Amino acid sequence: MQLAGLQFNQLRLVDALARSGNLSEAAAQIGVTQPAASHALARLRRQVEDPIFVRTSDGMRPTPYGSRLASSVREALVTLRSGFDRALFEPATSKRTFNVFMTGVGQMLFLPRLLERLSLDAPGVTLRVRHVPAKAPHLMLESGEVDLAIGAFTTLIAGCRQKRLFRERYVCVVRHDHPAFKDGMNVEAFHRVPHALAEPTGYVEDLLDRWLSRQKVRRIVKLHVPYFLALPHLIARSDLLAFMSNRVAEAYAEILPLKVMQPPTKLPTYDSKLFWHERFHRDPANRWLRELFVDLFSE
DNA sequence: ACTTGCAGCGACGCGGAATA
DNA sequence: TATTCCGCGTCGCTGCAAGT
Repeated sequence: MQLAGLQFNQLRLVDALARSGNLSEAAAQIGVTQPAASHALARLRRQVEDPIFVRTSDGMRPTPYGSRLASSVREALVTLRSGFDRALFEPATSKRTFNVFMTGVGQMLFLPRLLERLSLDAPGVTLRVRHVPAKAPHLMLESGEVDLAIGAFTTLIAGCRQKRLFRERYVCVVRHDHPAFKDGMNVEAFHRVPHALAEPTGYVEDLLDRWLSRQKVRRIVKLHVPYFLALPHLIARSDLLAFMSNRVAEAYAEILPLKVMQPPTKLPTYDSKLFWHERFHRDPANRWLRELFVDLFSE
């Protein structure tokens, strides 16, 4: 038997006819007219050289070959349907592990509320936060190794979809009792007080550096640290000044003795976004996680 | 020289209407 | 239910033009 000339509707017809024992009814079930069903049945009969179904006093009944064929076709259709059906994602029962790209700052901003929500809505779900690799992070999103990237990545991600969560701006942070800023920000002190900064990661920090040099804003940098997370603690125990995002600064100001001030010059803003690959745009699990981020963090 | 895109043409198969 | 006839869409082939 050659499968090459086989039409999908012929298989659906065999299945429908086996169930109903009536050609007109089978035709209606597969959405064709009775003559069309008859044509299809006749073609199939020629192809397999067997009547498949014969007219009896009890309706259209299968031959022994037709009976076996109908059984195989039914199994095949069930397999096909399961292949075409979109798998549903059930957060309440899922044991899935989600991999996400986040910076250290991102972890601080997003994880507390995210974990709280996960424990309520998806207690079986595991989260694995990954550092963003220097090379080709988009390939990991494309392959599905990582589900989402979340943060202020300006250069990250070719070929990915993205959604803005919120806009961030820079503020200046000093210790709460800094003598040079008793009455808030002043331009003279801003230029005189030494600054601390975290090494650029290749993302938004570069944006600030470029902007300051373009505006010819002079600052004295006395401390470079490799990771941002140490910076607020150092600022709280020194006379140094640092730039950081308003959200991060406000979060740290709740747990450290810090003063948050508007910078004396206009600075660029930047967006925190979600990134995901087109391949997983319609994936139910990926969509659920994206919607969760949007629900929790979108402005 | 080869590839690519497009149009024209004929063959073929599917499905609907009418009918046996 | 089966058959005949017919319209219509699809597919494969061919030739042509333009681009590489």
